[in-house]
Amino acid sequence: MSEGVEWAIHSCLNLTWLEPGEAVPAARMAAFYELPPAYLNKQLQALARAGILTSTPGPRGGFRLARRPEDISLMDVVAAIEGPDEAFRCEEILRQGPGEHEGVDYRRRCVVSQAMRRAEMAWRAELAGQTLADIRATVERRNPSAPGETRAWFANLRT
Amino acid sequence: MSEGVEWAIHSCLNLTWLEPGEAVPAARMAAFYELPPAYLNKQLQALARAGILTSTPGPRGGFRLARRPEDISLMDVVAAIEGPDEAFRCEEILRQGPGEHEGVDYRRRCVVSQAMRRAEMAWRAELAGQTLADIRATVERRNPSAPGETRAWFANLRT
DNA sequence: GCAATCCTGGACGTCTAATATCCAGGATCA
DNA sequence: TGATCCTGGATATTAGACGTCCAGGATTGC
Repeated sequence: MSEGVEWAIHSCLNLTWLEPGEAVPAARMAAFYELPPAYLNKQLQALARAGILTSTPGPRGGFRLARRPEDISLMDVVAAIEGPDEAFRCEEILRQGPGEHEGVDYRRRCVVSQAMRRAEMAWRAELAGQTLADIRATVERRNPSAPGETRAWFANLRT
Repeated sequence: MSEGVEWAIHSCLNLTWLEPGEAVPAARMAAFYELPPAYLNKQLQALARAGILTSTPGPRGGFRLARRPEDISLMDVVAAIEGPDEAFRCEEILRQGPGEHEGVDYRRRCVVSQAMRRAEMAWRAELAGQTLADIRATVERRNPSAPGETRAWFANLRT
């Protein structure tokens, strides 16, 4: 899995603590974790295309969450960065084997494929069951000052 | 996920249908699906190092299963090929952020890390719950002639 | 013993995707 | 009008996947 997923989740989580309507430029998001600005920007654009973030150009512009943290699952974020493909992609090697049936879609019929898909679905269900709001709540329970500190940092009090 | 996983599972499944004590050379395994012999050999070696296959040199040598199909899970095979690392590897970007605590192992403590790990564990549990024997049984139920045909092919009746 | 078979492991080459940078263009705001 | 900031494409770099080759050693059969 690409490292952009880690960046994306943490970035979205930070946006969770902003005042409503407030936006943060990509460069400032990158400075928070000392990430390469241009490259993080690419990931944020992918999140925007996926409808997870909203972007606004110009001064006081930047990125913000497109919907409530309760309505953004980890699965949404992972899919936005990694794309729609499954981790295990069936190359249908059965097609090259003896006793193959012309025209069969082994991606669906092959028993091995199905077994791997079952595992993938369990993974996706677990990710889909956890939202940004859940993560945020856990963080705040452990460290109640996180929201204020994060908001303050983005509000320009340099650190 | 690397394509070697697909090769490895199908190859192990085929070994499931051999007479007890019978071994198949890597080249013959590769011929079955028209895979690159030298490269499949690498994957088979990995399976042998992981204790899933046993290898014997010399004429009449080759690879065979090291234990019963009931005792080989898909997780075993995937781990042998892909290695021990988790798909999501936490790079601990929190360490570069403001308010970081020296000496904290974010791989364990970071809430995002924990959420991703929970999904990974669901995936692994699903894979660990499916054995080669399960797969074999499903295949045989659908296609009762599979065992005989596979065994015959490897027994040298060319196709 | 000898030759054929076959695994072992490392060196090597190739190619794709992830990583990363840069810039021209357009939108927005003060 | 100038400063800010997103957009998207072109480009470069690098790590890992994919794949080949070969020298060495073990085993079998004659």
